[in-house]
Amino acid sequence: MLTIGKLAAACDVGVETVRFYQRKALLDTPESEGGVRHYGNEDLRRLRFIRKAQAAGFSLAEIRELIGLDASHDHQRARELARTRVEALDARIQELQQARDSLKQLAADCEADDSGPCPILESFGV
Amino acid sequence: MLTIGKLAAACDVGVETVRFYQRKALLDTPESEGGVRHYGNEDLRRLRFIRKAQAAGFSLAEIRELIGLDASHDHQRARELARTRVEALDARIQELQQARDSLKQLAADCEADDSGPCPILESFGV
DNA sequence: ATAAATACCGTACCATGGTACGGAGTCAAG
DNA sequence: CTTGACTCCGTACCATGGTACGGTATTTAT
Repeated sequence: MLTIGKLAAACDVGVETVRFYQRKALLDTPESEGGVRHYGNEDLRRLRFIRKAQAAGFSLAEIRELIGLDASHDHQRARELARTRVEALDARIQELQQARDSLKQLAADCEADDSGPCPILESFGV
Repeated sequence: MLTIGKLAAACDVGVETVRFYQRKALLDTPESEGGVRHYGNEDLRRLRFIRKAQAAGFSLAEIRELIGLDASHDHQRARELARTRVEALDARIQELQQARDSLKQLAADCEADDSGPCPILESFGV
């Protein structure tokens, strides 16, 4: 059994973050035992789940839904969410890749010729 | 000469967004001519610059600096900002790529075997 | 000349994901 | 049995990038 501080430390988050997740209904708020709440393995598991799903790019709202799925064993819907997320990630990666490539090219152009207008600034329409 | 509405429309942003950029000192606020402000090509250019730089992943704070560079012709610093941004983009792309790949794999695993626990949910938990 | 669109301006509000504060209560070690 | 660390709780605040509201003034079209 853990106090909120131990729970938070175990997942490398702040105590305030745990409380924030509780307010967002991502974590349960156990009954207080003599003024102090105690957390168990389920809470630890849940908190780790949140952090990992977050790392996979899910928003807290999506994570809340995944948690519901965890209870309902709805594979279908989980796959749907996963696929949607993969598509969103693909799109975002494309965007970033393009931005990255053109920026890199611009920096190289700028490096190559220090006279005249700056290609980086120029490219943005200056 | 454009009114704020025409300027905004020309760059496909809202009027409120233009005002927001003015408050953030990304755009000038021209003198009012009889109660209405008028915008010229410089403003148009500047607003386009902001949108393009934003698409390249720069934050508004960074864009403000880029605008300053435009005035000072500081290629050196522009390259520095560009390189920093490329690195940040690279790192972010890596993260997203990993999240994307593992998520895609999980969705495939889940699809392949509909019995037992959901691999997607499992991977985030336990 | 009048009505509908715009513009102006200050201010408030939105989502997202937290972080901080302050006072009161509780727990553990010396 | 006190002191210091930790907890509880409500509330406020932070950054980022906008969006909306409402009253007044001005411009534009009919």
